[in-house]
Amino acid sequence: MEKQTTIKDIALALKVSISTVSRALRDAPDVGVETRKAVKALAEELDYQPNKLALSLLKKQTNTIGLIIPNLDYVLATMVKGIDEVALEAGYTVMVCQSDESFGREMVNTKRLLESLVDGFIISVSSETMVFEHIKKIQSKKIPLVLFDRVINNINVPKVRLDNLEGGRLAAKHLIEQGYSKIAILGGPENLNISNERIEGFAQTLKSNKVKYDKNLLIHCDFNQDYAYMATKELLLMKNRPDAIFAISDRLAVGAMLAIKEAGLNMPKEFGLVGFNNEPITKVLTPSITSVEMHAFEMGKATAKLFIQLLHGEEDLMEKDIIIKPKLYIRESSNRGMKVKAK
Amino acid sequence: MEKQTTIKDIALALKVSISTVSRALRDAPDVGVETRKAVKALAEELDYQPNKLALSLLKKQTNTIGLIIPNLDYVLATMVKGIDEVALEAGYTVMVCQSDESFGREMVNTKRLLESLVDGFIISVSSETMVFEHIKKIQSKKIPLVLFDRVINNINVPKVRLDNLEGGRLAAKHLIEQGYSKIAILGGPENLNISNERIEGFAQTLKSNKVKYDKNLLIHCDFNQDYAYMATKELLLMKNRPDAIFAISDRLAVGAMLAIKEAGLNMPKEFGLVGFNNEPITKVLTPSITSVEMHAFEMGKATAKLFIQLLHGEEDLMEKDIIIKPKLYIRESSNRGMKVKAK
DNA sequence: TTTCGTCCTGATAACGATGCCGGAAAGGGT
DNA sequence: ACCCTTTCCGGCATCGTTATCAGGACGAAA
Repeated sequence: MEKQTTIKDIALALKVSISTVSRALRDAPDVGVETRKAVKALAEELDYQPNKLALSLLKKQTNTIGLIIPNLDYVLATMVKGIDEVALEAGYTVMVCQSDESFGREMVNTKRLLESLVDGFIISVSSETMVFEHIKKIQSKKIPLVLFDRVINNINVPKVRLDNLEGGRLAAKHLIEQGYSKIAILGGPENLNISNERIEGFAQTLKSNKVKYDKNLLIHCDFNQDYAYMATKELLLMKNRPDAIFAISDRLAVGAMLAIKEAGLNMPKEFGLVGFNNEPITKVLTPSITSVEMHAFEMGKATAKLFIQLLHGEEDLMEKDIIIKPKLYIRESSNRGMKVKAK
Repeated sequence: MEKQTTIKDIALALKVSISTVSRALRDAPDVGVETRKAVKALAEELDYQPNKLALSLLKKQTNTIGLIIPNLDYVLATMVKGIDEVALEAGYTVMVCQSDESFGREMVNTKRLLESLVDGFIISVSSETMVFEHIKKIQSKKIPLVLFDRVINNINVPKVRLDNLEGGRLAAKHLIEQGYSKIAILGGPENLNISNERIEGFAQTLKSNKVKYDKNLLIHCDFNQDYAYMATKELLLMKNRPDAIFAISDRLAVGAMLAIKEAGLNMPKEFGLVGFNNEPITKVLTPSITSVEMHAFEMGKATAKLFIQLLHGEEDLMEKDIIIKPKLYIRESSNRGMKVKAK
């Protein structure tokens, strides 16, 4: 690692003071034209780069965002891309940390990023996260924080998230319209908000359409595809088996699909399936899987934008809660071409 | 953002000098037992965290790794996870930047990370990257650098990569053994090494088994699934159409599969298909797709380990070139159950 | 000639920490 | 009584930069 040229080197070479060089480079007003030209020329020649560490130390600002996410699956990777794009544009660098769905690692990540003196945090909590010491710590230090996707409710932090209730409703409405009446649900981890909201919305719509919501048909599978496969196999063995499944993630839907096909059931005729996330895989499977799009890229961008606003502190955004609307993409796995009325 | 407590605050409160506090906290020898206890107690109470910026400035070391990758698809996300794990363990934080397959953004990323004074770089180059100014710049500053996956040949930099030639050979050998004889290839971007090596290995094995290698059956599709779909459609319309396809990525294989199914051809009976990467999707499609595993997670870990060794500068690693062996997973798309001899 | 601005420049403190050097106090040996 | 060693601690420079203040030079206005 070679020594970077510093402002001091330039000063020495030109026999002017450090202050003058600093001013010249920053285009400050109080510098002679000749001096400025000379300084800039030499800076160019020596490939001078201002030392960000020194600046950060002085200004107490690192232009860095700490991003903590539970994993890097398709949806989150897409969101990260959105966040990255906006952050870069605004002059911030993102430090991505994966908690790997572990609360412990989320704590560790938070601690490390705090030590790294990031200017703020963007967090999507892990499925294990039930207590919020780390969040409170960030708040108590008055460090900007935005939660996204997997947010924490009842907490005074700006958020960006999907209207998961609505997502569940869309799925339910569609399945009802297609004439399915005994619908099982494959949920995520038991305590995960986004999963439970989707389920809740789904249940709401079942009820309001007088379709029975059977809690025995709700199975939590974490995000494990194999588990979803097994669970579906069991569901299909029931004496009075369901005729459709709503999976709160496409990965679970894929697991379900494998079991359904294995059982020799025809989709959508004998069995319906709806997933969530609208991952590319849903389009290429046979049958293609109906899924709820969550606009991950836009969500990422919205999150970063909100975060930047928060940093600039223009207005009070603590109550801000941006809610993205989901959209249903109907595909073969559930499209019987029917159109029963449903609300 | 609240003021962090500093060493100075503690010194002031305890009426000792800054140096003493520093020593006490670092467990340096020259400190009285009582003093040390008092300092540590107060530090604990005030939740003191050493300021990393100050340290970095002083030590000229940020404990940060700059990671530049072309995108965050399944394979790279998996590698990132491996890198992250090892880096964290070793006390380094990773700054991930996506070049988005753009040479321009790769340059920008490099510049920014250089300014951020990362301790070193881990890079997988974009498919557009044909000149290496940015790499040379890193080298000229004597900053540690490791290339992985998409490496640059003929350059004196430690590398970690897949034996892509062998990957191509495995695929070819398998297809030949299964009795396919007119095999088309769906390649990546035309100048991308990893793609061309896979193709090269494939062609080698065709030739050594006296199977015709027809250059007209090689089509470059970037990494675009739709393009692969279209290309396959055209291939299938040829008067003397191929009976199998080797795609250098699973995404391309998926595109091909859609076209093959659409044409009503039975796999593996009438048509064979082999992909690359062994992504989860290959297992759940119908038919499941034979694919070459590249051990992305292990590759990520190996990369980070090599990088750390390089940082610690134990030995001269400039010539180091770690080569990961691929493995073929045979699935329905190409498994006719035949066993012709092939070498 | 005096006085005042204007224009430019330099010196210095500060950001938070480390490391080196020097020195006070205490104790031991002669 | 003297010297030396050990133990503990404070002062200072340093990392690279900015910001604040002070002041020199020069010209113009009185």
